[in-house]
Amino acid sequence: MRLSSFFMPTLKESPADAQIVSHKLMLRAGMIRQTSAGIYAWLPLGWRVLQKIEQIVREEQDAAGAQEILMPTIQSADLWRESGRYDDYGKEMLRITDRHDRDMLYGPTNEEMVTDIFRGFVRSYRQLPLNLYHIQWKFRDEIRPRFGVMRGREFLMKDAYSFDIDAAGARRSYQTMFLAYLRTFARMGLKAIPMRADTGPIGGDLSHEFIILAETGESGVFCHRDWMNLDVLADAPGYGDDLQAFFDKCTGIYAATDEKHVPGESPVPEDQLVSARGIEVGHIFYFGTKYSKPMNAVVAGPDGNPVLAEMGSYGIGVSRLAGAIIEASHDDHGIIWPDSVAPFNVGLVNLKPGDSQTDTVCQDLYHKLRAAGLDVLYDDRDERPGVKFADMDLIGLPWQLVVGPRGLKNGTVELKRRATGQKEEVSEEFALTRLIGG
RNA sequence: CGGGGCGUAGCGCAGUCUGGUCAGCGCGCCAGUUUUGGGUACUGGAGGCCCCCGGUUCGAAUCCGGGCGCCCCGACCA
Repeated sequence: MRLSSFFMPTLKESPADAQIVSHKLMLRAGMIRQTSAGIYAWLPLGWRVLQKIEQIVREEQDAAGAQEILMPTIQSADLWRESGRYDDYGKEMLRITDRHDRDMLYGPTNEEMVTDIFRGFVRSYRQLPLNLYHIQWKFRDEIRPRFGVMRGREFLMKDAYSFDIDAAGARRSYQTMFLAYLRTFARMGLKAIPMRADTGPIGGDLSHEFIILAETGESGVFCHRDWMNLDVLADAPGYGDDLQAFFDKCTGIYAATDEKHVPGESPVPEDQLVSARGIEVGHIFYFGTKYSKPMNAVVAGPDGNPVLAEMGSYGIGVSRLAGAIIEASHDDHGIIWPDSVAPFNVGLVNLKPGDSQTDTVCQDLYHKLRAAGLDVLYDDRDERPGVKFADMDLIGLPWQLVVGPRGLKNGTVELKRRATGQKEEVSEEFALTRLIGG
């Protein structure tokens, strides 16, 4: 993509509305545009990131055996009346009526709808276990939206729903998602700590929140200091393996949100307890027959008698992650994207567009990098070098490849790693090998 | 929803108390010159129902009334 024609409205100054760093940087980098309180349009750069995040989530869900579907954003109130949640959910739920005066709502979650789909088609325990997920926009009419996309009213969420024949099966499904979540966040360069959590309006008796530690986190969290340097995935089993031991190990190390943490009563000695703030990026629940019972989602069991489906649901805040990743990875100059979610792999900077030599070299690099499958943002704008460097640092692409007359005189280009700031004067060939090789 | 604040050019702001001389500044944008490896300098230019409606007044960005929007702090949530 040529930057001269790429829609990326960067800002030198932060809009006054933004308070936290990720919100400021997303606005300054031209990733998003607020359209109402807590509602955002995603501009090309932001949309690319969102799709990268989404794809990682998708791949890991698929690998864990879940199947992707797509349910509507607008739901009928009738389904929610069946489960009893229409009255329970309160003002957070955006209620609307259609032209026939039918009660509808913009879905804040999809337990009822997926349960309806399930009961419409699944007849036998032999069709279980089943895990269906979708990645869809949700709306929760937060009292006070804030922190940009981290706490919006409209947000993109991956929500999966598992169906099992019995509690043992449901716990396996839960553990599988538990592992999938750890893998998913790790792939985004995040260390997410699973913490015992409240189940909230979703209900149920087993629940974990996946928390990223960050100063700007919304909730207070507590965990054993062992979590700090622990890589739980180091010896993690595969999705098909028995996960009980792994699950026990992970949940055996203390970690709890302030809702569950009782000061003075935690099993961790004071001097080994870390108190911090965290961002919730995922939340999983096992809630048994909370929905299958009122909605009569039953299948025939081995003995031919009807059995209520044992269910769980599993959410990941996809749009929130875009902000959370920035909170976890930035410096004074801007964003530092982990390679896996970066909107482009490489920023190619032509310091002197119009100069036949730099133009030629840039063209050559651009085509070769793209031919190798890399996403390249080519800054071919007629701008001052300083502007280009500043923009490149701001938008945080993992690699910057800088081509200017000074270097070319010596046959070199500059390769800069955004995360470390390390710069190397290297040959074109070396740069290509380095970038394409990984 | 309680408490606080804000709304003037794309962004950041001054002007509002003390009505007129008030449509301003910086950045950005456009044109030109200049500069050419970390937001270059100069010149010229475009761009504003001063959030909206009503009122007071000879006269309102400014005073009064009523709306709307947005932000912050608190109680709730992916």
